[in-house]
Amino acid sequence: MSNVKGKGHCQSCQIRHLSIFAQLPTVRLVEIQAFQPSVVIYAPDETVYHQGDPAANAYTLRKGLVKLTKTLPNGRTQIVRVLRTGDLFGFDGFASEPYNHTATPLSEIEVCRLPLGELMELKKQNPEIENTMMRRWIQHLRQAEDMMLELGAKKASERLASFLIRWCEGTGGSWVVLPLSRGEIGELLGLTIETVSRFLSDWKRQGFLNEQRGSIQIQSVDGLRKVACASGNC
Amino acid sequence: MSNVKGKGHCQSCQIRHLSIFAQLPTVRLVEIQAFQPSVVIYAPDETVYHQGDPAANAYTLRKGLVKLTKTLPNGRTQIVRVLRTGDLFGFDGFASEPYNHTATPLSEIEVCRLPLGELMELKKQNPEIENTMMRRWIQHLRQAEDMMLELGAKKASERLASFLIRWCEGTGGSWVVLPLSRGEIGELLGLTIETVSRFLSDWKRQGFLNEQRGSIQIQSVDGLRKVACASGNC
DNA sequence: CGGCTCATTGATGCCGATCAATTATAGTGG
DNA sequence: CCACTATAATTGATCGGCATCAATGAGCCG
Repeated sequence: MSNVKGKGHCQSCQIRHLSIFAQLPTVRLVEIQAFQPSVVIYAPDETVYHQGDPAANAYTLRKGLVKLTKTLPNGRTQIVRVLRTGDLFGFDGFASEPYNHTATPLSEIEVCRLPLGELMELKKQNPEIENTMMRRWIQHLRQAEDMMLELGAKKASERLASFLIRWCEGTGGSWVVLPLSRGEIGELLGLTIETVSRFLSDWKRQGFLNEQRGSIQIQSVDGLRKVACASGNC
Repeated sequence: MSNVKGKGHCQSCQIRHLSIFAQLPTVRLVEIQAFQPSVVIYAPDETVYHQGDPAANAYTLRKGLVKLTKTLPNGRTQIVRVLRTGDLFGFDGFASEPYNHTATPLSEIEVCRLPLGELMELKKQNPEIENTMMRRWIQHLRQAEDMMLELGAKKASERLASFLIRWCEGTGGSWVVLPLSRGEIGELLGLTIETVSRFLSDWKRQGFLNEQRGSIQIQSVDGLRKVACASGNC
């Protein structure tokens, strides 16, 4: 089961600069003594919340990675987003809606549980928070639009290649952790395990990339980019 | 070219109850004399803005329908959203980003052009606006997630059927305008013209639906629903 | 070691894209 | 009003990409 580690201490929080409280002057934090979110640990076999649950809390990811998924009654699953440290999630309650997806850890994670009511109050009183959240929603929306383009207009190899490029962006050919199984990559890109596996094997053979226990390394961005843009796109 | 019809008069606006100013007390509107958005007309062969343009204005749709599209260099296009009366769009500027998609009328439209700076000021001073916008962003995000599930996890017939059901939702079998060409439906659902045409013809033959110059009528929601849930989903 | 899950690889089949031809539909100008 | 053109929709034939089915191999843990 999930495990409450203790109360959070925003003032000394290591990842505050990544959170929605980044822009908030530290002085203000001192004033907000009433706000003491819980830090909670989840194992990969648990879920933080389920699609359809009443959205009583929002969360900030402190450690690890989280996948947000939607599942059809027949079991087909789509990953709609992968979260990283500092990301806010589970905020459907702000629109008086239940959670629209399920949040599952990809490894052991640590989150900050923010009760909806308190967070709303805090947001109301601090325009910096308001502003940061707004910018993030817009960014999410933009990413969602990008993803729709991927899913609707690109073919398998293009989707996979541009996903890998995006995942390793800015790392200049060094090793990057990719804690997603073949199946999960498939669920993210609307492909089957086999298709993902085939292309990856292919590209490893061609020397475009390297893989070792959950980490990958792009050896030829150009090679991948050529695949991603096979039909003349980018 | 686009045609500025004149200055907007928020106080007497017919569609204000659908806009982001819905929750704003009318009294407050009187105070905001400085804010006088332009009402602009666009023809179907123009665009309101292009993907990549600096986002200087946001817009509220007053009349007609708008499609938001993203296009790959090779020409493949994805419709990421279809807008209706009252919808706010083109707000990327709030996150200091250029437009992420292109906005094109599906018919002659009338929009309210809201200069970013003024709108931001207005939002800052009126929590009701802030709140309404926030709720809408979250709703958009939810819809985007739903769409990703459609595109990633469903097959052609399922996507098309559930799209039609959604489009005609709550109209109880009466005629509904559908001002999208086969090609545009395809661009929305990640399908080709031919595939869309084939299924529609098929379903018309089976008596599931009826069509007449840009309007459709669902005669058997059950029939369609069975197609949409062919693999046991919903 | 044996049992588990995950990844790989091959063989086959089907869905939907592509190519191609015909038929509506709307708009234009004589 | 009708012929003429342009565009959209339909329908058929074919092809190929990806899913599906199936078997084997690799890593991991008790």
